[in-house]
Amino acid sequence: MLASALIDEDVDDDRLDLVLRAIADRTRRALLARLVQGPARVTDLAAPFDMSLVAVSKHLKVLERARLIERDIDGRVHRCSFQAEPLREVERWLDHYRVFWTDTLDALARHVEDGDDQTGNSDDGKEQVS
Amino acid sequence: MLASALIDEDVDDDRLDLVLRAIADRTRRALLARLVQGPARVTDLAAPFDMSLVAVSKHLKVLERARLIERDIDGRVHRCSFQAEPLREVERWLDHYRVFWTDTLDALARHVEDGDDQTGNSDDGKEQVS
DNA sequence: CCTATATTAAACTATATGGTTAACTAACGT
DNA sequence: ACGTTAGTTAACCATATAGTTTAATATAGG
Repeated sequence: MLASALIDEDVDDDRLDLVLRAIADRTRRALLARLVQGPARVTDLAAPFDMSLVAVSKHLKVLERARLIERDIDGRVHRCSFQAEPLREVERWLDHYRVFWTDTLDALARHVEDGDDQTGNSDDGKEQVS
Repeated sequence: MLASALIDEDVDDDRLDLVLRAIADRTRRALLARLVQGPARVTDLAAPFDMSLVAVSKHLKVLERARLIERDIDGRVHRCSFQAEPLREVERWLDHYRVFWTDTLDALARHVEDGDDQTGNSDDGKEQVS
């Protein structure tokens, strides 16, 4: 087991940049929404959109670089399938903030005191509760 | 109570674009990480970064437009505070995908069959399980 | 072999992004 | 009143993004 797995080395900014930028576009989010229902060919994925096939192809490449889709090439057909794994990185990032809307004020205060801290700037005495 | 609250009207793409693009930059994520520890002035927020105050000021404006921070102007000092609310929209979006890494395969199959469906393209018989 | 199909590659355009420096505005301390 | 501090605005630059149209590539099917 790697040290990084034990240390919870927070998040990988490079990956997070890739994934967040990938999902920060509504066309690509729509593509993912379609793909969770099952793999599809590029042409079929492009069909519902009011843009060229080439444009969609590029969006797919962005998703692919972020590893949000995988491509299975079969002859001339590229079959794309959804890969959820990179979203776990987003989830992990959100973990640091979820406490601000799920927990009680009490838990929040505990959280802030806990050195659950990404910056090393541990405590300057100004906790924020609201 | 509004209808939209009952219908789970999925997600607001405009807001999601704003928020996701805001957090898709590591500098802005670092700013948020700093701000969860408590409000801070623009100058202090900028200090740790190897870039001009102006650059940080612009990043803060992006975060502000996404409503991830609020600004309390007191004289010439702008005090910024973290606002978690917009991240709930991201959380809500992730809800559609979380099932792919948290649940059992069984639950996943149920999910796909459920018409928990963003596209209206309900079922073409090709479910994806891995 | 020929032609249609599936997809990417290339070249281009327009706009957005992330950064800079310089100038400006406003408020503070003395 | 004066200089300093806090912050934004303006103008600019380089690169990235999202789209286009026109080729190019490769496979499939008569």
